Amino acid sequence: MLDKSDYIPLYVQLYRKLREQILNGEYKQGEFIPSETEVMKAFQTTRGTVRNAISLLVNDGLVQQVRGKGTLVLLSPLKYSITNFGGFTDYLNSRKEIGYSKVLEKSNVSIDGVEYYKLVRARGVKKEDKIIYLMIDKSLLPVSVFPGLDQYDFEKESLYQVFREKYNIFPKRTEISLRPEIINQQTREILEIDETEQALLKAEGSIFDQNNIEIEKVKILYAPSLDFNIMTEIN
Amino acid sequence: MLDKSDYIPLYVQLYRKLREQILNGEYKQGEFIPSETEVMKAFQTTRGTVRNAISLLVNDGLVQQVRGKGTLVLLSPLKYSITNFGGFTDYLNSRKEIGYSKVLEKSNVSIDGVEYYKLVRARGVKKEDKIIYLMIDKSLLPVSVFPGLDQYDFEKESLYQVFREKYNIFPKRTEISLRPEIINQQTREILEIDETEQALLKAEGSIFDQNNIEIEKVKILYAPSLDFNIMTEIN
DNA sequence: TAGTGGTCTAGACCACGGT
DNA sequence: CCGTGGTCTAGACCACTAG
Repeated sequence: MLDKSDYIPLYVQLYRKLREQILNGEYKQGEFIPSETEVMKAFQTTRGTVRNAISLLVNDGLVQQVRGKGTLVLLSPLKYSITNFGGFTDYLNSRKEIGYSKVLEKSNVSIDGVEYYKLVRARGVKKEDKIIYLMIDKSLLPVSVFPGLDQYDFEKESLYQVFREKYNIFPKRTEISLRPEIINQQTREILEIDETEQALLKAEGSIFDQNNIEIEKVKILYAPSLDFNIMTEIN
Repeated sequence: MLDKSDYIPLYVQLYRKLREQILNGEYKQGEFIPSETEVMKAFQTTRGTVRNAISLLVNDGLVQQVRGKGTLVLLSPLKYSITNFGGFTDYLNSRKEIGYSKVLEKSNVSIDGVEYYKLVRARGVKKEDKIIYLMIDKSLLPVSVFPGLDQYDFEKESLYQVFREKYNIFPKRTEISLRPEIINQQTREILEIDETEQALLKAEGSIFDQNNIEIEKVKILYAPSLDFNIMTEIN
């Protein structure tokens, strides 16, 4: 089942398979996935590898481990719990939903002597034949990292898919700070925000690739309908 | 160095020692802590245990591991990077600062038939003989979990210290959602917020103990001077 | 080449939950 | 009592960094 010759670590391969099964509904909310020992035998590997894979699922908030019982699926399919910046399309795909993007601005800018492609998109999902926009996403992409990026149409293509397939660049890490922001009229119209809401959440920061190169500066405005949940452990 | 007879896992003991050393400044921003092999030898344990400990430090955002080089300290000592809800006093103590609390409200309330102690505090630190308030913290504490809690003076005592020492309850997990909130006049005065700021970050949720019992409902308003940083990995 | 963190193996014992 | 996840050991080989 797992490919030892692949450059992707076994536990990441296993994590992806388990995540796929959970998101496909093979294991449902409140059910237990197979025990660590069973997974270990099924995939012909060791428990350490299985535990590494499951710990990624725990980090995603997809499962919760209960001692003496098993590993419980924690899936609230109707909530977008955004701890996953970068990769909106991937995030939706993994949940079997289709994302829609509308390009609001596309230009070249220079900041502190560095050239960037600037891309501003409204992003959402389709609900009952209507597109609901959930966020506005401003990206600055260094021209030096992505030469010729402006030839792609990001209403049709996923930015991160182009990173991977055309530039062989894999986003690996994000550094984001959160702040509130007062809603301006344009944002209010695009995201169709109620008059009772006056502020929304803004995430601002950078995304780095496997070599710790900054590949994107982002500023994301989230619609109030997106829940921003965080779970932490205390040690 | 590590106590195998202690009920606290070795890797948590090790994590706390390393965290203490980092926060004490024994390893400074940008420096490398000893390698995994060195730590392993110094504490007479195995590499797996060391890696478990370091992974907690990585989760806290205190260090970053760089393959082929070492484990780098990532400390911005003047920034309060709040991924650590619950335990403001503990958080400050670990950074060798002293927290100040002012009780704004203390009462009993009943919600959905459950009795709670309600405690509202402004919390801050002392800077040049002046107390700077950083957050307003509203807590609801179930009377059934904490009988007699109202006898303590939480301007003098740490709530979490009382949990641990008087009730033998250890906070273990938080579920928090983040939202923006428009600043009201009272909040603006307490936190001494500039007129240019119109909204701040609100964290709202629950805190659970080692047995997954909800021990506290919290609502925290953060002053704009507190940075809210998050680092994530993409797999 | 030596040292680092990243991954993987193959065991072991424990505390806890349910029977 | 057995099965679960939690912890720990003692190795191994790898890819990467730097001298």
